[in-house]
Amino acid sequence: MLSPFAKQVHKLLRTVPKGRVTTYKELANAMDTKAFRAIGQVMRSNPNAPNTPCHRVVSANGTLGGFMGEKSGPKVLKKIRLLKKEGTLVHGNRVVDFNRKLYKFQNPNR
DNA sequence: AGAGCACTGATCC
DNA sequence: GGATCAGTGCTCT
Repeated sequence: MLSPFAKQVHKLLRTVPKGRVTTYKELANAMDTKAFRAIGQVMRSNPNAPNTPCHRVVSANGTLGGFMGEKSGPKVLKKIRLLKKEGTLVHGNRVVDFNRKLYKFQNPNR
């Protein structure tokens, strides 16, 4: 069961074009909230994985943060590879040209 | 009801 | 410059 909050997160995430990334902060900002952690929690639960590219969400400093358990096994590497294919280059634990790939939501509040 | 979390910003050292 | 504290809202146990 997805809470409206989670649903909103997914929605915003889907609005992010491929080859682009976003940050928890932006998401929270777009939702007019400050619960970055809550978002992370929802992601960790991974409600609808294929529809919710959590890997497309990164920390504000451009690092992946701790996706699938911090160390991110080969699985995430694979995802990163896919991401790379899409246009999001991830170097090690960081997004290349993060500030350039960062997608900012259009929030009337800002 | 309580603890935890995939964060971030500010403060402390 | 790095480490720790505090704030925040939601999910899980």
